[in-house]
Amino acid sequence: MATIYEVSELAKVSLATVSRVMNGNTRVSEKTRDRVLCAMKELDYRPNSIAQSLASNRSNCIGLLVSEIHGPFFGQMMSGVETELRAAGKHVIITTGHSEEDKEKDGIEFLISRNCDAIILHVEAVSDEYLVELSKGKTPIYLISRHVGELPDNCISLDNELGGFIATQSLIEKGHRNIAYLAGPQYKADAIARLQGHKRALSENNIAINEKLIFEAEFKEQGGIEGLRYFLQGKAAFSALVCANDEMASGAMTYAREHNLHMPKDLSVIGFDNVVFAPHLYPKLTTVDNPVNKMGSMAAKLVLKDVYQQEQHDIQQLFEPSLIMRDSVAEFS
Amino acid sequence: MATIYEVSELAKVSLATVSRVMNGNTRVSEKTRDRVLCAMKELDYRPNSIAQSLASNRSNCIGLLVSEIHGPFFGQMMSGVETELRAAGKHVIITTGHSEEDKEKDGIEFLISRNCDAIILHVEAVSDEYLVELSKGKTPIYLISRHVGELPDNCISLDNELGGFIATQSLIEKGHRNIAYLAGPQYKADAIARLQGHKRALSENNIAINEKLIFEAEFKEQGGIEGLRYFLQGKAAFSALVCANDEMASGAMTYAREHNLHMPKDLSVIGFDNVVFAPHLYPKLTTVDNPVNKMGSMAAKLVLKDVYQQEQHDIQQLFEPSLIMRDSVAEFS
DNA sequence: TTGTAGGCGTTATCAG
DNA sequence: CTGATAACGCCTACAA
Repeated sequence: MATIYEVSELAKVSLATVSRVMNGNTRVSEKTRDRVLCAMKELDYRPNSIAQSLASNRSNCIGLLVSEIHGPFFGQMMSGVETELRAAGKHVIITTGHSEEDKEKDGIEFLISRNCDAIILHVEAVSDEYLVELSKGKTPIYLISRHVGELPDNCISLDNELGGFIATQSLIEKGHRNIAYLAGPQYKADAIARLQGHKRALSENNIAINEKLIFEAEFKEQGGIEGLRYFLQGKAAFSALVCANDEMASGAMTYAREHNLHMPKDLSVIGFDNVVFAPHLYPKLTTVDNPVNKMGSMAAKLVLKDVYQQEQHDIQQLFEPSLIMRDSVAEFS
Repeated sequence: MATIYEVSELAKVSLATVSRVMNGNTRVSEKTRDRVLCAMKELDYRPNSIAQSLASNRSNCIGLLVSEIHGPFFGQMMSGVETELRAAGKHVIITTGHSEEDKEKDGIEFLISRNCDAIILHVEAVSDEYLVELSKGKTPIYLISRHVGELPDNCISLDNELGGFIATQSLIEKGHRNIAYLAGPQYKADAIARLQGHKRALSENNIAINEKLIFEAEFKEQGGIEGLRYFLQGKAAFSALVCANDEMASGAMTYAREHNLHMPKDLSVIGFDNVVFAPHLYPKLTTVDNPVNKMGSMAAKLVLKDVYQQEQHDIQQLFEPSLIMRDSVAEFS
């Protein structure tokens, strides 16, 4: 593999000049530039990115921590980050945190030790304080789908309250008034906000909040099953069910079918996130789209702008969810 | 950030000695080692991985090329690779090929230019010849879910023929004899092998092959829809449908339902791959498990063994699929 | 067992 | 605009 030195010899210029034409920041005369370019071509020269990193104190790699590498939600997110960053010639190192505090911290350590120029995090278990502390370190951090008050410029988040509102509002517009709400764990910020949105929709439509129609469970299939079982055993009637995410919705739908509830005739169901399997469910799940892919690419743009000083327009830090209508919701009759 | 030099000063030894205790390959006396370790701890020393790479000509990073970063299938695969490699302190750079020749080559170039110590590929569009040529380069390559005759030691693959056989055989054992087969694109090796397995199952059970009950389509939902429409319009009767992958199965199931075919009563359906949404389908899809996660981790082990000379036992290059029974197949009556 | 010194391929800071 | 030359932080013969 040819080195910059060989190129300089062939082009009869100094090392420095070759470096200059590569980086293009300093002016080089037309002729010498051409000579250098020719020499590079002839030798099929490729810069050694590691040597560049060492000399420039830049690794050109960005760390990305997600809860799980598999899983539909994170797939979209990673995809957004990678596409954007690769186009800029940067590379992405992906690792996992499994939503557990120790593992998240461990993953962050790993990424920092790899000399990443910045790290993009989707962390759930770690505290705000920890993140604030972390942000004082040498490696810049960016957060996806989480808002930390002290780090307003480093967060990309979703308006979960609005999402919760939209879901319930859409049901009300279809004539439903007795709406059960299956909430996510109330120590997670997004789960809290979604529930608030639901309550706001009820209030704005003058529907009293019935605590018996609210149940908290895990963001998983099993949570959906437990939730619907709870509501069905209760004495409060309801014609629609809002689930705080699609996995819960999937579980609830399975349970509903096993109990001979026809959807959407007997029960309308709406989810949240619009993960890949949502359109595969039966009936196809109406849900609130969570633009994770865009949020991922936006986090990447933020890094490009802050860390690499690349011009970026249209930086957007708060995203809005939108309704995806499919077949799991019917007009109330 | 402390450097090796500062550590050496504090421990009153030379640079070389510090380097030795880090790498642990050369013998160092107990006392000096302790002194060095103490100094490292005191300074909170972290080796600069980039400098290590430059000096040792190792980047400690492995490139991974998949068709799509999102997508259930690849999620499992990436996850397998990452887990194994991270445990070994290596890092993974992931990029995409989108099943298009140009993009796959481009992605490979990208990875090589990043100085990866090895690259693990899941490529579909690129030719065997290209891969053989590529393997002669400086960067070792490993293939997942593909078998190239000339590179027997660098391939991790699935016995697709056996998978095809298992699927059809399981149906036959349930009493089905008129079995439609929805094949994948017959320029893809796995699609071809799966179909062969199907035919072998028929032969071994003395069932004549009816060409009217074989249809080729894309490995997607749409392919499933087209396939079932074709079979339904044909005059050949059938009680079961084998799909060459789960996405096709999903499409076929949607189409079946729209045409009032009750599953599994009127029609048994079986898929292939066991992707995440398979258990979410209605009815829950019976399918052939494709152990991509294990294959990913095995590819990583192969790299650890070949490239980093780490002892590895239980290297396995050919994997066997297995049947996952759920609710989409019924006894023929 | 330990130390010395040269080098890995670039970038960046000076002069010229 | 161009050329020396010193970093960058670590590894690894070679010597001692």
